[in-house]
Amino acid sequence: MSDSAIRPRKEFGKTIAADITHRLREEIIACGLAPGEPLRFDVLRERFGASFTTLREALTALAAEGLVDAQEQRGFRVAPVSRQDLVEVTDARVLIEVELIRRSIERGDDDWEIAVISTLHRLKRIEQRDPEHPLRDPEWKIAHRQFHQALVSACGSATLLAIRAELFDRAERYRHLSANFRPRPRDKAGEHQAIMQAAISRNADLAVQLIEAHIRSTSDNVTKYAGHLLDAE
Amino acid sequence: MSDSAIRPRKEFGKTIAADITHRLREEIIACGLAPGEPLRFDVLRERFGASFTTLREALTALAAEGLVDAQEQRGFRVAPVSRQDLVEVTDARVLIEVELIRRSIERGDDDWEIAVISTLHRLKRIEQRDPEHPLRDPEWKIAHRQFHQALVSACGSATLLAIRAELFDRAERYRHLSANFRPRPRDKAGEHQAIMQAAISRNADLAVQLIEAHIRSTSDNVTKYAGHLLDAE
DNA sequence: ATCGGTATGATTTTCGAAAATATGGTCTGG
DNA sequence: CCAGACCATATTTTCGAAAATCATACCGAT
Repeated sequence: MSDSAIRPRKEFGKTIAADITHRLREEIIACGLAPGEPLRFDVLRERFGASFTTLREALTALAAEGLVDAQEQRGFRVAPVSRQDLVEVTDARVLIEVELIRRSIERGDDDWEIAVISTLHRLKRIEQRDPEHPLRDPEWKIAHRQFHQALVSACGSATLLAIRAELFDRAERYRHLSANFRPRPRDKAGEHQAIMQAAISRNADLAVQLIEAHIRSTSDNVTKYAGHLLDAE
Repeated sequence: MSDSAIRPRKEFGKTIAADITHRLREEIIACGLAPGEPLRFDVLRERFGASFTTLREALTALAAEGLVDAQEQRGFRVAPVSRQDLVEVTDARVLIEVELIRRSIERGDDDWEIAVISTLHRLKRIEQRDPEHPLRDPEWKIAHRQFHQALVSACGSATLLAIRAELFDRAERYRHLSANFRPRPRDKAGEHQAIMQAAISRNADLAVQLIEAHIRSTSDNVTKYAGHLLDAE
């Protein structure tokens, strides 16, 4: 029996449910499934090749993360977007990210510095390759996520890191929402570089200031270029 | 056909899964299910009268809340407790609760004041009735939760309130853990009264200071009287 | 005695059928 | 023409059997 004949069903987690959760999450973040769109089991069953109950488990998990909206007895839908929600996510991110940056700068060791520098380096490499549409490049998305993750990774609180990760995902969905309408990306490379330098040189106040501006300007860009999408809901 | 013959299966949510999620959550918080204890489906099936998949959905939701630990392919267990986790939960609570109190004091209207005053009044009534073992009284637990909820309810961020609620639950489990070893409750009534007065008089700095002390002293009490339970894990 | 493999029992995970519930349209009486 | 009851259909929710996976004990070879 050759292995190649067996189609691997679990690319990510060990269980199918965890795998589907991951794939659904990515698709919702990338707006492949539109905000507010009903998630019907027949459709999902065909698209993801899993049974009712397995899909249900995945949707329940994503509902707890705030990416899916569970309407009891009336199924699930992709979590809607709104100006209010964007403001809440942005404010919460600032509150938590600022705290975690401070703690990481306070506690970060050599490994932390290396992680910050190397993830930024990888990010810049990818940006040089295709500077026009970074959000459409899956590799850029991963590298961008990993750089910001590295910045706060030395904070010492798994609890706050988990909360931060959920908020990051919810914010990334808004970035995707506006990506198609944004004329050209602003100078993110420079911002990331400045944040890295402030962090490595242990200048906490500056790093905090740059991170807050980074988060808020991203949010402002969404309002500016995708504001019309936030009212329809 | 008489209604009395039908046993109501859904006391809380509309779906059985939501109901089981709620009951399991309460039981884990009250330490009726011990930290680290394996959650085997056979046992849960008998205890809660639901099928594998329904239980699985409930456990998945609680895993996302941090009350259950999902070990892929090896089932679920009640989330373990540890000094580290207690410190993380406490710090995260302080960070968020402080922010929400400030916002509520800033934004709270008449209804907010009424909610704060009336929930405190109810709490004190219940305390007078049985001042010895408040945590064993389900009514006190509910009233206590509602008072603290009322304090932050005017903050304007459903996102942060949801995060706060999860952290509150995780902290309450630690309180239950130490309840059996604590000699006598400290003067919580006085602390709550002072917090209420600071909030209603819009003294944000004082309210923040009192809330932080309240949260940290609760946590310290757990370490003091249930520290031995935190090392075993 | 130790290691590696393997059979066995226990447990979790997944599936699709069946039950429960919601939705939408039709009919009837006012 | 409208409101409300009723039926038919679409969809979700729940169930227990079946498949997959893990843990353990046993065995034989080195």
